[in-house]
Amino acid sequence: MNLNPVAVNATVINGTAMSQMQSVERQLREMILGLEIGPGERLTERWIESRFAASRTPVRAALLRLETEGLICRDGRGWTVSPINLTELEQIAVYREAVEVAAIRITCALEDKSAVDLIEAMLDSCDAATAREEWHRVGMDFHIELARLSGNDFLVRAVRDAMTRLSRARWLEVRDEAALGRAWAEHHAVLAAVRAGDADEAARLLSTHMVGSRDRLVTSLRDDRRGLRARGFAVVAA
Amino acid sequence: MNLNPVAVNATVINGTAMSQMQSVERQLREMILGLEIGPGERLTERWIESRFAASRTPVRAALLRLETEGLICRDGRGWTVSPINLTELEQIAVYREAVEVAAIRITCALEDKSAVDLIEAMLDSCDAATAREEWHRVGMDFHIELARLSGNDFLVRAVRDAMTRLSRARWLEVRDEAALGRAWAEHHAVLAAVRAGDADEAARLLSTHMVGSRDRLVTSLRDDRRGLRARGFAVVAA
DNA sequence: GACACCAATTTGGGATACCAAGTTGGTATC
DNA sequence: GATACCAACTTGGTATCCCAAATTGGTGTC
Repeated sequence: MNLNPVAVNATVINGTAMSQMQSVERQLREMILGLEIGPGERLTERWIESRFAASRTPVRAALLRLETEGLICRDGRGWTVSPINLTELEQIAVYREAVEVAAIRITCALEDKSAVDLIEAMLDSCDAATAREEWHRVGMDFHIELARLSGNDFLVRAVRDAMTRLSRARWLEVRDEAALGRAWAEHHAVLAAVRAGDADEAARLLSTHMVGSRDRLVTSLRDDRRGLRARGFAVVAA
Repeated sequence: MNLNPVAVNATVINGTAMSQMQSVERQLREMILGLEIGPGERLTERWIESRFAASRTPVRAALLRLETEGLICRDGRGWTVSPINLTELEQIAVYREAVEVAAIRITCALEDKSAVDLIEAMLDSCDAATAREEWHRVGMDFHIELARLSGNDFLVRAVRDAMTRLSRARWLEVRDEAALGRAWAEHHAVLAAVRAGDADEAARLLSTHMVGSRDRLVTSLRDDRRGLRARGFAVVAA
């Protein structure tokens, strides 16, 4: 017996109706990325079902998608929120660098550089008063949008996927004001090189930025591993 | 009422029991990659259900997975086997090149080059008497296994994903004996450079090989587009 | 106290029933 | 014959039920 009319079941965001599956997927993803469910925590389909007032069919569809995003993984017969894996983070950073550098080289060769302005505006929308959460989001979007300028959907997808997988770790990273400022400056420098069409320089700047970013990330997490574990987060180094 | 015992439901391959979902996914993937179901064909969950004697739960799980692999895509409310998209193929080729070149540079920097022998042996297992299907498989595996030497799982996954998406197109490509021989020789040359630890040369050879390969692929499909359409295959250039 | 053993519960995999929206084919009307 | 209209069917989305396997918790034995 289904007593729920569509108007009740469907979640509406920005005027667009979402299916139950999309709704569950979205909410669950936000909970995982927002660390409301910690890395390493067990998930049961039944819990999700009751938590989001959906039946198991959309729940399972959402789980399958989140698994391909790497946010959850199978744990024997059940599901687990993916632990923070330092080795994996390093590998993703290498992958990301290859893809982003390829993208920026393509972009530098393009005639129309006007889209760079939009990214620059995005960067400039952050200032000292901006919430850390917003800095975090802009820091991710910068790389995704930069890749998008290449016009290659697969490069964009790869960058987005990598950033999603790195997202929780970047959020956990202990970053001071200086680090945020440095990243901001490096992003601007990269854009300047792109605007000038200097592919080698843009690639070099971007690469340097990413290597530094990766090293600080991994070091920060490695140093704070005990603290993270104390918060109930699974952090593995294997 | 479920009358089917596990022994009937479970498909066993190589002594390993597969779930219904895995079985449906695998069979459906093979049918799509083997062009038994042509690009652009509509799929209904009910047809798959009866075709593989499974219920809709595993069918839907399989469809969700194949969607993330890019082999099928949503078509309004239904499912369609992904058409051959020439623009997409070109983008994948660019993506692939970035990833494979990054992987081979890492591999060249490694001390232990013994794994190269295994790939060389794989290449050498093909000769004039080898079936075209086998050439096809080895041609894919060469690139995947070469990436695996880097030790970076994300680079491997990216290459495997790209090769899967290119697979049908490569199978449709009109390739003569000369083309197969050239590819074989180029593969060997790449391995030689890797063994010598010459990253720049290996990257150059691999890159050249892939660019040529991509150009021939796209040209072949573009030229034969009419013939492919006549066989009922959707080929789009958008 | 350690351990083997069994029943109750939990859980994911699968099967099926139901619904709403879309499609289709036929029919009545003009 | 063209068209408006409606009923039957199709189809994906969702809810619910069943099952087997794993987990859990308690109990009796040594």
